[in-house]
Formats: sequence, C-alpha cells, structure tokens
Amino acid sequence: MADQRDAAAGRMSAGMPGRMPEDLDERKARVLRTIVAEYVANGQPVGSSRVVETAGLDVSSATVRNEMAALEERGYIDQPHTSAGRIPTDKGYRAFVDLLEVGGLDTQRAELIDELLGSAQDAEQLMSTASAVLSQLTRLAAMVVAPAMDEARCKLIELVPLGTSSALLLLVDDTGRVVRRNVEIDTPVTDDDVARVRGVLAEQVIGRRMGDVHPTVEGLVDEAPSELRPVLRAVRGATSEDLTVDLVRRVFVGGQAALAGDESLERGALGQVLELIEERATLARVLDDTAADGGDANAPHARIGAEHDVEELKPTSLVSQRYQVVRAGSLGVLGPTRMDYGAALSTVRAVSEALERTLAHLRGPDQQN
Amino acid sequence: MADQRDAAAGRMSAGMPGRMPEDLDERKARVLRTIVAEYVANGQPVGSSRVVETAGLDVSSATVRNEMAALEERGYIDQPHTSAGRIPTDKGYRAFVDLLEVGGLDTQRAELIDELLGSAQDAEQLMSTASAVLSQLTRLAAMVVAPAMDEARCKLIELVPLGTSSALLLLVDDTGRVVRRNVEIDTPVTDDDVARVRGVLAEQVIGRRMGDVHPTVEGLVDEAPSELRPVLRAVRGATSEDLTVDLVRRVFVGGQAALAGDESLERGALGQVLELIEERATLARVLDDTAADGGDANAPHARIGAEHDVEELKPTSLVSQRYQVVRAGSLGVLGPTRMDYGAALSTVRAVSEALERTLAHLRGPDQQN
DNA sequence: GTTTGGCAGACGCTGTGGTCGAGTGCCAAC
DNA sequence: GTTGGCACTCGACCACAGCGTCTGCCAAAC
Repeated sequence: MADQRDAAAGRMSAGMPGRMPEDLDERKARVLRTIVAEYVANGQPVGSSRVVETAGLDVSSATVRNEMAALEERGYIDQPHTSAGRIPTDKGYRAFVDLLEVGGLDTQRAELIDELLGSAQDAEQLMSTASAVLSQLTRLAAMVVAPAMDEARCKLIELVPLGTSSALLLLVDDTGRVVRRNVEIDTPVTDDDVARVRGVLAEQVIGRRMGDVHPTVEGLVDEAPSELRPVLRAVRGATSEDLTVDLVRRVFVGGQAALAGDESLERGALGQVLELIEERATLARVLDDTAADGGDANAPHARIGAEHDVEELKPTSLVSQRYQVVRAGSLGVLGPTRMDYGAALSTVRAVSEALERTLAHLRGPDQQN
Repeated sequence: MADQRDAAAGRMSAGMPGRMPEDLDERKARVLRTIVAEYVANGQPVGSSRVVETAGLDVSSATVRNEMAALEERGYIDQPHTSAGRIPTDKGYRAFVDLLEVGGLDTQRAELIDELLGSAQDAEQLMSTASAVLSQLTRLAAMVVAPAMDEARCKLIELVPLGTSSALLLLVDDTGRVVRRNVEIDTPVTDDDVARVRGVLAEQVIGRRMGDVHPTVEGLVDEAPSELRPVLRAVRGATSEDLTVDLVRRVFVGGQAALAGDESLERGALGQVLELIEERATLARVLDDTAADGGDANAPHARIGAEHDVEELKPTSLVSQRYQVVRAGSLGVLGPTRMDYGAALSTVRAVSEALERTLAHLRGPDQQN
C-alpha cells in the first residue's frame, strides 16, 4: 500500500494528493489543512472559531473543538498552552503535505525560471543561478548539489608543469565543468617528460567517461617507458577513484540570509543550521537522501522537523528533488518547519525540471547515452 | 601629525601603540581600556567599582566616576540607562584600538597557521583554508579576497570545442588558478579551426601577463587568416579587460555561523549582514577599502561600527589587512563591534603574513617580478 | 449518535505597585 | 585633585488583578 506510512522514519513522498491517513475523516483533514494554512500564514496559534471562519465549514465552533481535540489526541496538532489555539506538530505538517496536491507554478514564474536558467553558459554557472532563483522565489535558503561527474565525457585533459616536481592536472567534462588537481612528482622530471605524458593522456582519455580516467591511467603506468612512470604514477595518485564521484559534487547555496529572517528559528538553532550548511558534504548527503525518500524519484520530497536524522536540522524542513541528466544531482530549499509547503514543493519541482532541461541542452546535440 | 584623527571618517590605522588622543590623559586612557576589555569579556555594562578592581588603579571609585563622566562627555563611553554602568561607544572602541599594541600570536597558533596553510596545493585552496583558519581562531566570520590576476603569468591557454558554435576557453595562471569562459562563435566553425586558434593563442599568450591576454587577442584578430577570425573575435569577446582584474577576484568566506552566535547582533541586523556577505562584490570592496585605511599598508586596520560606509555593516566591526605577492588581495574578520580587537588584529596579521609567504612559495622559485 | 449553545476554567498578556540593588552625580571635607 | 557619603534614578524582579481568548465539558436538541 503506497498509503502506508513508514512508521520508523515517518517519511513519505509528497505528491499523492487525496490519500488520507486512516485516522482522519474528510472533515478532520479539512480542519487540519485549515490550521496548517492559517498557522503558516500568520504564525499565530489558531483557535476553533478562526477555523470555522476560514474553512467555510457549516458547523459550530464547538464541533470544530471536538474535531480539534481528536486531532490533538492523534498527535497532529498541539497546544502551546491551555488557553491558546492549536499549532501543527511535525506529524500534522506531514499529513498536510501528503494530502497536498503539488500544483504547477503560474506561467509568469515558470517563464522567469526558464529565462534565467537558459542564460547560463556552463553547468556550474547554471547550478549557481538555479540556487539563486530558487531562494528568491521561495524566500528560503536554497541549495543545488551538482551531479557526480563519472558518467560525463572527458572533453579535455591537460598537464601543466609547475617546476620540476609538480604539475597541475586539468580535466574538463562535456558540460564545461573543470576539475583541477595538484600532481606531486617524487622524482625530478623535465617539462618534456610532462608534455609527453600529457600527449599520452590526451590520446587515451579524451572522449571517455570521467569515471574511467583513473582506471585508464592505472593501466598506463606499467606500459609506459620508464622515464614517464614517475609522472604517470603521480597522475594516478591525483586521480583517485572518487575524484569524479563525490569530491567534485559541489554544493551551491543561496539565500542563507532568509533563515535569519524567520523568527520561528531561534538563535542557537539558527547558528547550528548555518554551521551545517558550511559543511558541504553533510549537506549534499541530506539533500540526496531526502530527494530519494518515498517512491517517485521525479517528484519533490519533504523532510519535516524530527524526520531529519541530522540533529541540527530538526527545527527545519527540507524540500528536495532529484534531477538527472546522466548522473543525478539534487536540489532543494531549507526553512523553518513553518514554511509554505505548497509553494516550496511546486517551486522545487519547477526549478528541478528546468535545470534538467537546460543541463541536457548544455551537453549539446550529441545525445547518445 | 600621525596622531591627528580623521574627523570626517573617524578612521585610523591600528598599530601605533601609545599614541593618545589629546583629550585623554594617561588615567582616562587606562579607564577606557579597562571598560572596553571588561565589556568585551562579559557583555555587561561596567561600573566604577568594577573598573577600580580590574584596572588596579590606586584611587577610589568616586575618582573613577569623575573620569568616567569625563569620558562620557567626550563621547567615548555611554550609559544604557541612568543606573547602569558604561559601555564603549564606537569612538571608544576606536580609541582603544588606536592605543592597542598589536601583539604577535603565541607560537602554538602561529605554527598551526603555517602548518595548515602550508598544506594547500594551489592558490584557491590556500585562500579557502586561510578563511577557515581565520574564522576558527577568532570565532568570527572570516573572508579572503583573492588578488587580481592581471600581473600573474599565464601558464596555459586551452580552447575546447563544444559543438560548432561554441567553445570553452580555459586560462591557468602561475598559482594554479583557473579562469573559465564560454565562447560563443557567431559563424559555424570546424573543430580544426578551433584547434588552429588554440595553437596560435598558446604560442602568443603563454608566459605573458594575464592582463595582456586580452590586448594580445585583440591584436591577433586582424592578422589571422579569415577563416579563424570568427573564433578569434569570439575569444576577444570572452576575454574582456576586466576578466583578470575584478571578476575573478573570488571571495572565500568561512564561519558565517559565528555571526549568529553573537547576541549583540540582533535578528534583523544579522539578516542584513548575511545578505551583504552573499553579495561578494560589495564584500570585496569593503575588505579592500578597510585594508587601505590609514597609513601603513602592511598592518591590519579596523572599521568600527558607524565608520562603515555600508549601512548594513554599522552594527559590526571589520578588521582587514592587505596581503601582496604580485597583486594585492585582502583578508579579514567581521563580527559585532563588541569583539576582541586585540585577538582579531594579531590573528589577521599573522594569517595575512603566512598567506603572503605561502603564496609566494607556491609561485615557485622563478622569483623575477 | 452528532451537533450545539452555554459556561466554567485555564492561562497568557498587560498594567500596577512595591521592593531591591547597582550605579551614578554631587557635595562637603580633606 | 581626591575622597567618603548620600540622595537619586532606574531597571530587574515579583506579586497581583483584570481582561480576553480558547478550551473542555455537559446537557439539551436534532
């Protein structure tokens, strides 16, 4: 049953509109939706009479109170104190998101996205623009994780001598991404040796998968004439297997300042979140993981509050989606749990799709694999 | 008189220890120093009796009160309210900094800096490490502005065809920095044409100043055979004059989270500062300008609170120093006006000098110019 | 069984008044 | 110029009362 919730993690994809948890009837769901919507909009706990007003329900506030009591008992909403209205719990947001129909963006925004992304010149600029666009449209912190490079084709390999015992290795993939590595050579070599290695490398590596660069170099070390071996060994050292997989997965972050703007994130928590954002490796993992939640890989997914496995993120929600051209990357927005999930989900989806399109286009018409 | 303060801007270099403003005698200065030190340490307004205790002055609190009244009248300190102690004003911090003897760092820290910076492989990694080290040692936000590239030597130029109407231009300088530009060619060309242009460029450009690349290409456009002209024109377009001057002046930021940790910066102000940090061009200008304040170009300088010309920075102080190998860059720390200026100044100086050394070393033994 | 109006109760918010203590400014005396 | 002393100011803290909001519950109506 796609409907069953993963009780352990409490995670589930968004984008299965209308599927209702078993313990919520139509009216309870409506009350919950109203409470979430109102609370997100105003930041104030919402009381029964306010629900009656805004939900357009044809019952009295007393009835709504009964429904709210039931919702509270089941853990969807909570009371900050006895005499206050209710606010959604993480579980409440989760149900809200699951019930949500992820709408398309209005054409104006959609066109803006396409236009801005379309003007990018290479993959990195594109991803940087995407994070800026995403954060500006949602007023949340936005991040884009670059795809791993290993399936991309190598367009260029260069080896520039820097003195007699080191060189600079440059690799460029078919979307224009550049990898740079310092190569430390243990035996002094001549510029000419380096140039010859460069020639060999270019011949063997250009046009291949970036992921094949290391194995290829590996193979060359033994075959090559002995005077070239120190250089090749050094190049082998500089192109470890993960070169094109994880290390190069840059993360583009935009709009961190938006996190400071939200009152619902308190000071200490804010600091921790900002710290985590500076630690790009963890950030990338969280984005990827969240995008992979639930079933549909081509839909945005949310992790809400306590659903995070990273402690620092528990006061926040993350909406993330995978995008894929050859290898997959992911992108998303991060904000307080009290965020506009509808807008976040649809904007993330729209930018993700636009990014996919533009990235494919950047690779040019040589569409094979 | 080096002693005279620039009344308009209120800026002055640090590092002229002992020079006292005319309206402060020895004891007033001592009281001021104590107030600043105490307030920076504890964040609490400091009263006359506390000053007597910690300053080790051999007078009564009443006397100190008189001195404090004088300091307040002259604008060095302020009272949050009648029954509270005093806190320094921006002018007070300024006088404190001017009186400060910028000490060297303890050897342990100094060695740590050298060790960490020394492990960097290329200029960008070095600057990124420097910003991390700086922020960790000071617990403030740290930033390093890369030097302009125009005086650096070009080590490599590459032109990689991407389809028939665009190519990727790569330039590498002698510290391993890579500049990448997309080249849009208006007339379809063959890969061979591109390769020929690449050859011409390599011959003409390698070994020259990066700043000469554009003029050189300019000159080549007219001389070249007509079939190469579309490509050269495109390359000329991609290498605008400022290519190697401003655009490439990347800014490395570390430890933004530290700004959130400080209570004395309030929420809205924090958001604005973070926003400004995301706007790298302004940030670079402010760092450069501050480093250029006052006389001594080889000493750290501070801009304190209202001394900033950027509105958003007025609740903060910036300590910045220029570093120079061939072209100058700058680096510094940003934090609340209530920061430990002594530590900030000496750490900035230490890291700046270490960065200079390491960067020079990175360029290798070819020391000429 | 569901819905409803009504009502008591809980409780945060605000404002008032009172005490406490830190720190000052001032003054007369040294 | 320095000092002890003293009156004064004012924020911090607390208790208390009044108000308004929102709840939970209940008995009656549907």
